[in-house]
Amino acid sequence: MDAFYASVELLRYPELRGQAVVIGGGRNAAPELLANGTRRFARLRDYVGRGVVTTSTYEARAFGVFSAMGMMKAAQLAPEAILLPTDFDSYRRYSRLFKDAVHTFTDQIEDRGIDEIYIDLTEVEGESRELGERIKRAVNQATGLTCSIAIAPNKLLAKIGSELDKPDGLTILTSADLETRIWPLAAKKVNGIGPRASERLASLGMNTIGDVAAADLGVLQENFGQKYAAWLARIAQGHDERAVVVSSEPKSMSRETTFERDMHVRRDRETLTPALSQLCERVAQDLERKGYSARTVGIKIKFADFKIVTRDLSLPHAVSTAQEIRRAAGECLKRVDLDRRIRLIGVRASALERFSADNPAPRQVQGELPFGS
DNA sequence: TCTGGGGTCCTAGGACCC
DNA sequence: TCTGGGGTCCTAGGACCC
Repeated sequence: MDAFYASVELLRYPELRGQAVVIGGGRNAAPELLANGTRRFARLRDYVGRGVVTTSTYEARAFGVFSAMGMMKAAQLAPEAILLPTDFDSYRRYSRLFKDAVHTFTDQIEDRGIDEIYIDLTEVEGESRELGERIKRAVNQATGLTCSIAIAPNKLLAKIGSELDKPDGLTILTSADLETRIWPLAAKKVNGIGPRASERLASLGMNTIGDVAAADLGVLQENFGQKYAAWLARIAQGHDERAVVVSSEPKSMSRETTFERDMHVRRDRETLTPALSQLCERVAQDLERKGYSARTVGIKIKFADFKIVTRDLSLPHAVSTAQEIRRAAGECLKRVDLDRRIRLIGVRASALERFSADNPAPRQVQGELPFGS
């Protein structure tokens, strides 16, 4: 989906169409309804806090404002941009609508988050371009939003291709397009080559995907390890055999919060303790709602210097209540040196087990049975 | 007063078991 | 009397993605 959160907001506030709009404020960024029926929107320059930009309209991107940028920095680049708070309930609703629209073509769909999917069109009738146009039309009719689609021989090329014609794009790629359309692209355009790997590649003089394709395997192995090197070599040739994964079980559920100012362990106990308990409650609610319990509970602490530590505790039996999670989180916390100021705390449940009436968690055996009977 | 929140996967060492 | 070869689970950290 193109600039998904921002595009959903433009459906609600069409008067903002064509303007630089940034999504990412808290509640205080909500527009104010005036007596004459018009709205007064917050401006980016009025923002104060530690948030980041989640999405920006293409007009805002022209100012250099992109996702994950600190809002204070974004405000310097585009002080007059309109600021709106994130409204995940709305985005989830539109996400459901666009996914349902695609489901009318096939159920071979892999979820890649709120605004992105892979579709296996192998068994779907139709010529590629015409099929792509039909899917785009169905999504637009269901949501009023545009999306960008690439149809390609595998997920790697489809993902890269979907970026080539944004917004409202439709790209058809075949393996014959590798040299002309893929190799000239920056290596970091590949899903799986992030900031660290692309920096390392650049230090070896490899800036494009074509550079990686031409690289000596030995050089890659020395710098990235066997497995990642082998993967780099394959993807640079456009090879990718990953299947479209239609369903999967969650591996973990977590909640975390960044404080408005860095916290001191002793001085801010009145803030930290309830914050931790609240995170445990939210994790417990998430587990409950989705029907899971967890055998492992973990905490995460980000210090003022952005260093992160995690501590895990695996329990003899799965837990699901806020109290049980809180107790385990407390045990984890004892194993952390809290000598620095704290920016963020988080709580995570993992080693999940299904826990529902249809599929109850296995009953715990209390101690050994005599003679193994 | 740069730098959110919710995830997955990988690596690597150590404990422990057969 | 100085050291095997499997395997699984646990923990911690880090890269990466949306």
